[in-house]
Amino acid sequence: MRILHDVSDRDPAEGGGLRGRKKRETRASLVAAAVRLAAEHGAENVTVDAISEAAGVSPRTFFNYFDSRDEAFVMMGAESSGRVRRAVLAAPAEVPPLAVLRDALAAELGEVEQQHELWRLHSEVLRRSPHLLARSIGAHVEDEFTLAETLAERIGAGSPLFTGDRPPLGTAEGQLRRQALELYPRLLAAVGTTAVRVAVEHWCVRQDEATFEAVFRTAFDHLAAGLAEPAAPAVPVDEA
Amino acid sequence: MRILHDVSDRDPAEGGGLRGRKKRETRASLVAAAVRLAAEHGAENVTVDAISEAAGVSPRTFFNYFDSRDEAFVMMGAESSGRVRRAVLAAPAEVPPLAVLRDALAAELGEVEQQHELWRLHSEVLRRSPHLLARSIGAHVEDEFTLAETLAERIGAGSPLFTGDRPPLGTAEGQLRRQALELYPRLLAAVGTTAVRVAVEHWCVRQDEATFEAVFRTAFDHLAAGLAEPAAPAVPVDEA
DNA sequence: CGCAAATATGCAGAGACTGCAAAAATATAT
DNA sequence: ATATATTTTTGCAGTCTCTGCATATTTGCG
Repeated sequence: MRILHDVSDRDPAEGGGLRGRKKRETRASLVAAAVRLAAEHGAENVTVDAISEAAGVSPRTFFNYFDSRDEAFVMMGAESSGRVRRAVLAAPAEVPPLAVLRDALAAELGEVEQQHELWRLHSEVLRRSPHLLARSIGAHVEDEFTLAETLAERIGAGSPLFTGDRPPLGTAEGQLRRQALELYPRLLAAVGTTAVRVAVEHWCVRQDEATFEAVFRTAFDHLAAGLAEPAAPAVPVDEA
Repeated sequence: MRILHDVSDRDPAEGGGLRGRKKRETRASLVAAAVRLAAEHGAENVTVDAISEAAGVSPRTFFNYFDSRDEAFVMMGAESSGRVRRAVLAAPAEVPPLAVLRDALAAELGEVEQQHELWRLHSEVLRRSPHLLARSIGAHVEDEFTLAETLAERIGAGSPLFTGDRPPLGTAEGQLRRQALELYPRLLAAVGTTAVRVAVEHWCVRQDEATFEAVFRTAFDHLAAGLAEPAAPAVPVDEA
């Protein structure tokens, strides 16, 4: 039994065939049209009919790609998840997890600056509609879960938790250790994603005072310092 | 000029008068009705008409309290923000910020267990509708911002950044320090909120393996340890 | 009680969204 | 190339969400 009405139900969306390509093109086209129209007229004043017409498809087709109108304003960067995942898995084994995550996210944020123009409009749209900002943040929780799994995979490979000697999982310490093991990647992914969001928001308000790179690193330095009170500029997570 | 159609426009919602009380009662009544109906029939199958009737108001009135139907499923715990704020400001001056936040959140989570029954239904509803889960998470970003301001206020009181000698803000070091000062409370609030969310989600899945209190503390211990790889059970943030 | 402000309600209408069935496009086999 | 199966698009009808406006009801206060 298949779930109906979900265009991205399986492969063809990622396949190299004509179907997959057209599908990705249509989706991107709808997102771009939605963002551009919202930037110009305000998100509330953009109808599904308008978006569909601008993208060259029927209004009914719009709902084959998105469950709601707002989703079209929020579904940017859907491919980032995969790239970050690859970057995390490709990192050298000796780098600590937090640094791995930091660098993977930094690389992706660099990629994003290619689409500069559309992302600029996008942030403008979100800034003017708190409603959509909330929606956008919530939408990224899905990616966060995937990221947690990737981090768990990455950590599992070279972690002393798996390689060295350890107490059997049946014991009390084993239970504690196992709980921490499952909680840690989840927390790391969630906190990392959150740090990116805060850094972006912070930087958007004061673009003239510092580069995004600086804000981003400061945020992760805070994390590495255990979020201790910053009596002095936070210490970097590594010097390598 | 006032924004129309927003019932919580100002005071009366919090005032002790009859107006404020009835308003809070109606809102709570609508939320409770929405959650209960959603738990029974599934959130998608609950119409505004049904919620309104169960709460004893007209459908039109529903939209005087919520901007969208889904908001009624998500607007639980709206009063938590204020209580956490008070707890943060009331904490002894010598406790480090992360510990202050941790304890304030822990106290509030204890409070929540009073409404046990409704919260149980609520989490059930969110679990069965990822769409609403995303919405719920996004909705709490507003509170997160308030919390950041509270933390900044609290830190500003006893922080060496304000009490001791410091370089003038015009200098380069001053700029860096100021940026960190503004970023830190924001990051602390966001990360703390995130940690609570992850702890709750993690605990919901494995309620039998550990108490929520334990999961919660483990999460904050990870934060205090700079999210370092947990080779051994994470070290507590304080021993006091 | 009588007046002013806040709130609730009804109504009409635009727009969001869904199920269904037919048409068009694409893949696969002969 | 033609036929067939699968996927995607589209139109249509209908329900539900949400808003503006006018009106009635309730509450606060002198």
